[in-house]
Amino acid sequence: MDQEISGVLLKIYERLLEKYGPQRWWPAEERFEVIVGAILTQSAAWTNVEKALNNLKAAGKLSPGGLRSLSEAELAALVRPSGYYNVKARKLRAFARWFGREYDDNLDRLFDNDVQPLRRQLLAVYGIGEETADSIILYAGNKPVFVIDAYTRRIVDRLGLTPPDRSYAGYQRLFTSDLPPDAKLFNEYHALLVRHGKETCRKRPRCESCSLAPSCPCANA
DNA sequence: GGCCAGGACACCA
DNA sequence: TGGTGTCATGGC
Repeated sequence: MDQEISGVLLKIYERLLEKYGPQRWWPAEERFEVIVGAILTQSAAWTNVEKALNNLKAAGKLSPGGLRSLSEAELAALVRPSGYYNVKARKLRAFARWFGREYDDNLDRLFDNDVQPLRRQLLAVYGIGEETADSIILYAGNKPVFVIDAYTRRIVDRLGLTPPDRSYAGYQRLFTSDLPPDAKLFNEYHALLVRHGKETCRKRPRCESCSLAPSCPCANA
């Protein structure tokens, strides 16, 4: 992470890190818990996800076998606080079944895959889209893929860096082509973008720029 | 009381 | 291929 990079995105990262400090997303969690959290956090506030994770822990079901041992209705009741609980129960069961069938619940084997094959396999599992797949690969697998979420898109747009096709891959390329492929850097950077999005842009829906841009109206936010 | 969170999928034209 | 509807709790 200490390589010399001239890109504007690294400079933005440095400014964010200076402003907010390390966010430490999923710093010392179990990898399987990170995967479950990545699915539960889809369109949900993290505080609600924590409640759902705590329910699963308290029930002793926060494991692949534990998830498989529950009916969809039982699982839905445990993850209820995270919202969309019926769909999320189906997604968790789909992942747990696939993981048992294909990898015998072995996380080392799962993450022994290279990034692209791993990504393709995850995307084929029901309930895992691009952002969730990348979150799993980065935050549980510790591999350098850049996670693009709604905050990231919003901030990139406000910086005037929107990729022509506005695709997930387009936004992702923006970061990966300008930064060294460092999982720790990608981890912290994404978390910082979310933090910044929460602290500034969301409170200023009409702000067309961003405090990261020199001419931003919320520069002192 | 309304808005929105660390999205994905089904359906339709 | 792109746009829209659906899924839903909890904090502010």
